[in-house]
Amino acid sequence: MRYVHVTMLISLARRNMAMSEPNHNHETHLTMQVVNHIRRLIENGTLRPGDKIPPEREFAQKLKISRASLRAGIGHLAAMGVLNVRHGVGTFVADGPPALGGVSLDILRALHGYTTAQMFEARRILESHLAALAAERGREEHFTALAEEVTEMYATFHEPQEYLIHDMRFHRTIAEASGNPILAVLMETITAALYDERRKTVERSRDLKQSAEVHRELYRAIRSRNAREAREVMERHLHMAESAQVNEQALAKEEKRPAAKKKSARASA
Amino acid sequence: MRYVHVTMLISLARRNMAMSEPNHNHETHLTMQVVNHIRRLIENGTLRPGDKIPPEREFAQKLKISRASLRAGIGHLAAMGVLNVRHGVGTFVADGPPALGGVSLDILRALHGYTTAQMFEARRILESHLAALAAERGREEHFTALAEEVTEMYATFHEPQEYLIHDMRFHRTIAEASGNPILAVLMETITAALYDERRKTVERSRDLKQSAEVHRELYRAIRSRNAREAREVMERHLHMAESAQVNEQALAKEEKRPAAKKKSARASA
DNA sequence: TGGTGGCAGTGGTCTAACCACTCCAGGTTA
DNA sequence: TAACCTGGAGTGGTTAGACCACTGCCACCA
Repeated sequence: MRYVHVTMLISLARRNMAMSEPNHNHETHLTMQVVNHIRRLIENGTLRPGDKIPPEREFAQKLKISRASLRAGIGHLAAMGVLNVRHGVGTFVADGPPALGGVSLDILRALHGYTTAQMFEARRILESHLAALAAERGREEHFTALAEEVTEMYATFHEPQEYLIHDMRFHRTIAEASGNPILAVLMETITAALYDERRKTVERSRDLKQSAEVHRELYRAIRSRNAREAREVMERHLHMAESAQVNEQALAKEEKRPAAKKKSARASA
Repeated sequence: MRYVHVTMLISLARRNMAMSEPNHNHETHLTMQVVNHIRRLIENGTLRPGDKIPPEREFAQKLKISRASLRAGIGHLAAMGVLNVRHGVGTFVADGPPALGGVSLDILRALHGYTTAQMFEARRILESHLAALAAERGREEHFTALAEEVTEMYATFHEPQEYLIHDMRFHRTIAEASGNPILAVLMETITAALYDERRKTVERSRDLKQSAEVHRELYRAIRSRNAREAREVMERHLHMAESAQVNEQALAKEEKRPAAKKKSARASA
């Protein structure tokens, strides 16, 4: 782990100046300046993944700002997944697997009314390409990992929660095998929300064995480097998955509301 | 604008308890609790896009936490684009056009070494589908907007910066016409980084008229609802765009380093 | 009528102190 | 010797209260 002495500091604009003209939009807020400052340090290589940034008190003093403002900036970057704050240890530049969203489509759906159908459509487009790319570019290690997950799926199709984990890993491995981490991240962003939803209803599923079969078929297409077939199977699989999830949700809804008319009372403080 | 009285507060866990067991990972930090609290309010409809959340002092008091902690949580949500903070006015639930990333691939590239080729590949996959969907689902108003942008492109192909704006708008309109806002957001995330890069080099481009031609072709394919052709033309267009950008960057690099060996000195404070 | 100055409301920043978590060195105990 | 405490140093998390800076609007004045 490199501990970086962030010496050459880009001077932050001063505040508290009595005769300053009105504050404008963009790069005024101190916290944004902190964000940009650290971003620059990362972009130009001064800070690299895994590096530890200086302790807050020290860093704040060097930047000639209060610790609170520094923390606001760090908070921003942490929210975006760029920094990784560990209480009692330090703050580090993210280095693990990337994560684009942070927003989790859950919220976006609440804000903009995204439908499950749209999410599945997006997923279908991304994953079918991912499967094709994986067939073209996948390496032996990927195939091995895929085979293992399929095996696990057969072994756990009577145990939905467990099954779901291997399902997820299978798809993630395909994404990795595609050789395009950007597409992989985009997929992850979408499926995270989808899986999260599915976890609540998967118990009711009765087609997990059939699902395992499809995954096996998918594996064989990829392994034999048949990109066209991989794409098609994936597309078919996801169409099935969509119907399955819709069914499960319908079941869940019925269960919760056993012929009653009221929509379930809302608790208040 | 609804001003919401956030009455029923989900009780936030207490801290500062002398006999508390060690702090664990997830939902401990006060700031995360604030994030989750507000997120819940949005997800269950208590807070809706455009709503104003209570003033910080008041809200903090209601939640029984310090203003600083509340601000940390708000900062997180603001970083993710969920909240919109306006100095001197208030804090609002985002309602404008969504924005997934926030991270801007720029950083991700610095952190994980994404290449421009990968970004173009991702873009190609997304946009070709977007074009096909637009051909299938686009409405008259979209076609009109597309036609206007093409016209503007012809009118400004001698003025690169201006041209680029219409180029961007053209593609954005296609995304809108596709009827899938999720795919649109994903595309926006990628192209934002790409355009940002291109803005620096587009001055050197000498093929803008040809580019306008392709866009016109694309428009005609979409307008005539020929999904297959739309996809193909888009794919071809983006392949061309990629080579063009690579060329421009090569030119730019040569220009900056006129046969000298040094890599340009770096200024220090 | 048309400014325009100022006030009220709200977010932004600062300070200084203290709390809570991690890690590890160094002593204690079995 | 080996396993176990213990406490301190380092670092992020939280609090409190004060003050600064921006926005919008209303009352006053020309």
